[in-house]
Amino acid sequence: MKKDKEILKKVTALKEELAAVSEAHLEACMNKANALLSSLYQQYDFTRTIVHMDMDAFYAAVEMRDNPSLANIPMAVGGEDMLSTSNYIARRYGVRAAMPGFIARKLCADLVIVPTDMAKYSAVSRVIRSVLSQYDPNMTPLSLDEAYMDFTDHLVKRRELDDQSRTFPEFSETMCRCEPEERLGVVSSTEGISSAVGDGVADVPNLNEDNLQNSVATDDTRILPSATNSDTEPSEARIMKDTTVSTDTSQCPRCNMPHNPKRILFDVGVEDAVREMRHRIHLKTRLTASAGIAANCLLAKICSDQNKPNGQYMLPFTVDAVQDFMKDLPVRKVPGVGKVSERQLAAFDVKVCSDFYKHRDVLYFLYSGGMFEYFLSVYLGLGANRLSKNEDGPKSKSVERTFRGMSDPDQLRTLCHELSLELAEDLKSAKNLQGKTVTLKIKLVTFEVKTRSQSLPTATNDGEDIYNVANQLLTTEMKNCSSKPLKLRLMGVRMSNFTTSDSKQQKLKVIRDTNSTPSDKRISFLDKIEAERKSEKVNQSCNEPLGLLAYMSTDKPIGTTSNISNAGRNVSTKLSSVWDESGDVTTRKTGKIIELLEGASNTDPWSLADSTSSSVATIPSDSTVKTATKYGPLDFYRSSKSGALDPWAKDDSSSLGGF
DNA sequence: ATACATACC
DNA sequence: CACTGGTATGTAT
Repeated sequence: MKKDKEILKKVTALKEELAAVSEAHLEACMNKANALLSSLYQQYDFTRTIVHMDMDAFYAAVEMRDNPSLANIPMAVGGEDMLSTSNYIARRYGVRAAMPGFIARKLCADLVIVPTDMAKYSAVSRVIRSVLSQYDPNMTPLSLDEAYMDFTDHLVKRRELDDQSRTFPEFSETMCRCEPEERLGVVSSTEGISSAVGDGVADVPNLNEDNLQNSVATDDTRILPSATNSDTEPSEARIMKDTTVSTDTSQCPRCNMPHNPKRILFDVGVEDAVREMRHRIHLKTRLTASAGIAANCLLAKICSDQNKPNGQYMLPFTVDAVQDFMKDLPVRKVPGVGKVSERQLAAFDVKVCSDFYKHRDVLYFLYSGGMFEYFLSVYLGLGANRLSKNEDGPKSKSVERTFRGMSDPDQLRTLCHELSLELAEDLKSAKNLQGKTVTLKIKLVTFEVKTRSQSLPTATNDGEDIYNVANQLLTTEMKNCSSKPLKLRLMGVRMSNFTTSDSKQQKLKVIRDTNSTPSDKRISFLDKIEAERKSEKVNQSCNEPLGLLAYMSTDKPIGTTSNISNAGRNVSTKLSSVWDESGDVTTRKTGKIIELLEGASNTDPWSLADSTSSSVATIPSDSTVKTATKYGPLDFYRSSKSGALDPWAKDDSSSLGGF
C-alpha cells in the first residue's frame, strides 16, 4: 500500500517526463528500437534443447512425504515469522511463500507450520541432481530444487539406447522403486550420491555399495511403496509395457520390497526423455517435478511453470511457435519482472510480452539500454542457449537479524559484534573468503532501510576487523541522528568485494591473449601494468591506467567534452590525454582518445572508433584512481552480450581491428 | 565507491 | 503481537 504509492509516484514522474518529450524524439526512439529489433531478430537459434526442471512445492513436499499426517492438510514450511513454501492445499487459502506466518494464519487458521530443515532438503537435492546429471553432466542448479539442463547431447546418445535402458518400474509406494545405476551409461560420481541417499532420503533404504552392486548385477527391477500413485501423472501418454516379469515374487535386496512387475518404457524423443527423468526423480524421492522444454533457458524456465505441478510443457522449436507463445504471456511471468516492474509497466499499458513491442518507443525512452534490450529479446523469445559455467562463487556474504526495537547503544554494539563474528565464521567456512567492503544494514522501527558501507584497503575475514568497520559505521549512524535514539528492528553485516584469484590480472591476460593482431607496444605496456600491479605500486600513484580505450576518429581536441547519444539519453564523454607506452603524455593537440566517464558504462566506444587505430590511455594524475579493469576493453564491452547483440555495436567498421 | 531498490527462492 | 533472510544485480549518484 505504501509501496503502491511510491511506485505510482515514480510512474507519474516518468509520465511527465514522457509528456515533455517531442514527437521527433519519440520517433528517434522508435527507430533505435527497430534497429535493435532487426539485429535481435537474427539471433534465433534452435540448435540446442534446453530443459528447466523445478520440484513442486519442494520443501513442503518433502515434509509431507516424511510425515503423512501433513499430506492432506494445509501446511507450510518456515518459521512463525516467515514461510518458505506452502503446499497446494494451503495455497488455496492464499498462503504463499515469503509470507509471514501470522498473516498466513489469518488466511488459514488451521495452517500447520513445519520448521525448515535445510539439511534434509539438501540431501534430497543431491539425489535429484544425481538423476539430472545423467541427462546432462553439466547441469546447472539454480537452487536446491531447480536446474537447467542441456539435453542436446543426451538426445543423440539416447537414440542408441536399447529399450531396457529406457524401461523403469512404475511408481508404487509399496513396491521396489530401485533401478540399476549407470543405466544410461553416464558416468556420474556416485559416491556422494549413495551416501546422500543414505542420510537424506528416508524411503530408499539400504542403499549401500554392496547392495548396489548386487542388484545391478542381478536384476533390473525393484520395488517400492505403492498405491496407485501412478495416477499422479495422468496427463502423460507413455508407451506402457506390461513386461510381466511375472513369476518374480522376490524381494529387492536393496530395499526389501517386492519387485514391481509393471514397467514403463520411455521413448527416445525429447518429451519422453524428460518424462523419464521426472519419473526417475519420483521413483527415487517420491516427489514430483515439473519441467519445461525449449530452445533456450528463458523459454524453458517459463515453460516449466506452464503445467505445474507434476507436468511438463514443450515449446516447439520454431519462430512462429515461440512468438505465438510470447505474444500473450503476462510480463510478470518473465524472470526479472517482479511486482514492482509489473506495476510500472502496467502503468504504461505493458501487460503482456507483445506490449514490449507495441510500446517499444516509449520503453526505449523510459528504460536503460540493458533493460530495454532485455525486454525486446524477451518479446522475441530469445535467451541463452548454453548453460553458463557455474564458477565465480559468491559475490557477497551477509548476516542479518530482525528483532523488536532496540535502541540501547551497548546492546546494538554487542549485536553488531555478534553479527560480525558470525559473518567471519561464514566467510571462513565458505572457502575462506576475504573481502574488502563491509556494509552495515539497518532497518529502523519505521521500516526505513539504510545501508552504509566502507571499503578496506586490504581484504580480510577476521571477525574483529569486520566489527571495527561495522561498528564505526554504526556509530556514525547513531551520532548522525543523535536527536532520536536510533531504534532498530534489523541489523545486518555484509562482506563483499572478495579477492578472488586476482581477477584483474587474469583479465589483462585474457585481453592480451585475445588480441588477434596484438601490437608489440601495447603488449609491453600491458606487461608494465601487470608488473606494477604485482609490485603493488599501483595505488601509490595516481597514474593508474584507466585501461584500453578506443582511439576515436574525432577531430575534437583533447579535453573537449562532448555528448554521445546512448539509448535516448546523452552521456558525457571526455576526450582525454593520450599517454604513450612510456607513461608520458603525448601532447598531440588532436588527441583521439575518448574516456568514458562515470555512468557511461553502456556506451560502446568501439562503435565510434576508427577501426584501424588504437592506443592506450591513462587518466591524468589529478584524477581519481581507477582500476584498469573497470574500463577494460574487450571483456567489458563484450561480456554479457555477444558482439552482435550489442545495440550500440553498429554494423559498420565498429570493432577494433587492432584489438 | 557507495546507497538504494528490486527480484527470486 | 506481527511483514524474513540471504544473495545477486541494476541504477543512480
